Amino acid sequence: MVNNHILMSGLRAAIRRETESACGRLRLPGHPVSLRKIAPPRAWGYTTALPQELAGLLLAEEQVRLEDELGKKAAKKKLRARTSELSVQVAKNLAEAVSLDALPGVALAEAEGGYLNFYLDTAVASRDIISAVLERGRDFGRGEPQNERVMVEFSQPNTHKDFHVGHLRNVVLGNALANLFEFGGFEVLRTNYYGDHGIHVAKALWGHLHPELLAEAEAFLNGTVPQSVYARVERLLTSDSDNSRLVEIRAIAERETGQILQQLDDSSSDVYGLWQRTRQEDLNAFRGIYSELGVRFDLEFYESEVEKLTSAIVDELLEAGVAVVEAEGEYAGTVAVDFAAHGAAELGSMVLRRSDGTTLYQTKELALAKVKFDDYKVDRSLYVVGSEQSLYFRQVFEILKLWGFAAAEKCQHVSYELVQLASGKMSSREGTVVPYRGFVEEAKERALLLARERGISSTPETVASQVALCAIKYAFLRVDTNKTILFDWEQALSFDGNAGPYLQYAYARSNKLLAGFDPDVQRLMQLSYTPQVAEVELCRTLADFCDCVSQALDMLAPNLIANYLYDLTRAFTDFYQSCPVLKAENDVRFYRQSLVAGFNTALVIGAGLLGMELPEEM
RNA sequence: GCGCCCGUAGCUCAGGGGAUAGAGCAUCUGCCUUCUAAGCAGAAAGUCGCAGGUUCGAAUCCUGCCGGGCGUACCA
Repeated sequence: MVNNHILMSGLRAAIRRETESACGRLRLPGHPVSLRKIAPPRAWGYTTALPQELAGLLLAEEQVRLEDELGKKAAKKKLRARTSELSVQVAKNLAEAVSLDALPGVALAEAEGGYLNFYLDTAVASRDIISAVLERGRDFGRGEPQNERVMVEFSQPNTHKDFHVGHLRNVVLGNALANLFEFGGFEVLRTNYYGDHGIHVAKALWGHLHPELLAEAEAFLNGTVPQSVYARVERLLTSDSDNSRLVEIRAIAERETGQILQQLDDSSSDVYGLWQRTRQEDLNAFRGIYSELGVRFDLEFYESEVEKLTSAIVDELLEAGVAVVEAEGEYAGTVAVDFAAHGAAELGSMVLRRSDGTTLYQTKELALAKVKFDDYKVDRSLYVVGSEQSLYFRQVFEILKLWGFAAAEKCQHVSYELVQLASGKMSSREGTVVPYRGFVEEAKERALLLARERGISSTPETVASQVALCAIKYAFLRVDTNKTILFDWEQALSFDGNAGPYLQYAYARSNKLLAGFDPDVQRLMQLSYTPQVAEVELCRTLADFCDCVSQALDMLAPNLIANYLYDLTRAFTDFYQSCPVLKAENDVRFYRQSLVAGFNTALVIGAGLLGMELPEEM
């Protein structure tokens, strides 16, 4: 059976070989043949700019001579036209010298400008790619088993704080990466790490314990009242009002949050029950969100548990000479790592134990990393966390290295930029957030309205929910992770054009065309049908699927998949518009249904990688 | 100050050394007796932040500058 992938990569090598030997016959200087796909709208095939590279090479001596004579700029200007002429001539000669006998599947070698182009026989190539997809089905593009265990830690929400759209970018991204690794053949451990312990918890609990004091203090504060209890307490604590009653309440809050923090570790204390209850409420809410988003975790860690491991870790690092007790200066009394002493001065220093003996977030991070390496034997460990933490992770990984973990080299901070509001940074501290719940509900409502308008027969609620979530996920995933997302309600909730529902809609349409269709690769391969432009374009895009997936994995860039799927779907829509399927007959109908089936499969796989659901009809 | 990231159409973004820089939104013109109009066809819209450099070839790589975001805690 013909396997497209092998055919394509084998073909590339053959083209290179043939081009090289043609160069030899023409006595052109030896030069590696760089081969790329021909830029999309032109044609299906491969191209090399070798003639231009050779022209540059052939004129190099002349260039040196002219530069001496006229100076660099003038020489360049003078040579430009000649280089281009020469490259056209070289391309022409090469196109004539190349033999197609050794290149099955190539219909034509042609010089165009300074390029040498190899055009595929579209009848052959399109059959190959379609049959490759149909044969492998949902496994099309799947990688061979890698025998490597990858841990992907993502989400890491704090209990007692808002879960907002900024966290959503993280979940959606982390999930897509985990999917990509799995599809790439890796064993994946999806890991979550809940921030259920610490000063932010104490602050929220204080608010729960003293709603009347909080409300009283708020009467003296300007501005809107944040939604979460945590943010309300934070606002009180950071207020700079000098109203005497407010100052009094603020002092109480400060004193008592410290006490509450201490009591969290004591299961007999008054606040312990409250902590347990509120913590559980939030954890339940998080699980509701994950389930709604179709995200699952293999491992879940809690700060409150990791916390218990920290003091031993600090002692161990002291003993190993990685950390030291600071004797003087502003860090006197702390246990810290001074990176300058380890040849990494640019990392500054990191405190691991406060002078009052309590530990910090980073200490827990180190303890957790040890657990990950020791208990789960991971070969690679990814931390999906916002870019604001990049210095922090460099420090943490450096400490792991100094500590002697060889696997520290395999730790990687997968950073992404924040989701910002037009008004500035989203901060649960300041209460300036777009909460997850309200956002998603709004999206669902809008989608439901549309679904009802369109008269979706069976289950408008289900479809609306799928549409809303797909739109949201796509909006986050299609943007490069290095780019800040400026959150805009209207844009995030758009169901038109380059958006998630575009893919869903095309999928639903393609399903209609496949009713009763039975794939038959044998028959397809025996077909002699010359595909039309739109069909070629769809096949060509389909043929890029595997490259796209492996590149996305390589670069940890799910946005490549999102953008590819949009291109693929556009090609399908174009095909849908110009090539009737069910109205065609016999072989043409069969060929087109095969192509639609190929598209349908690739779209399902790609959308699955992004964690997006596609409704059967809409 | 130093470090990381970003700057492409009015707006939001593709484009990771190659041919005439592409989409969506918004604006304008058309297309529902024809496999679903959450769609399609078309128009208009660009000094790819600026200046140098490398290269046969630069939006893409390098350097400097300008503008913006983030970080530089005994916070998480």
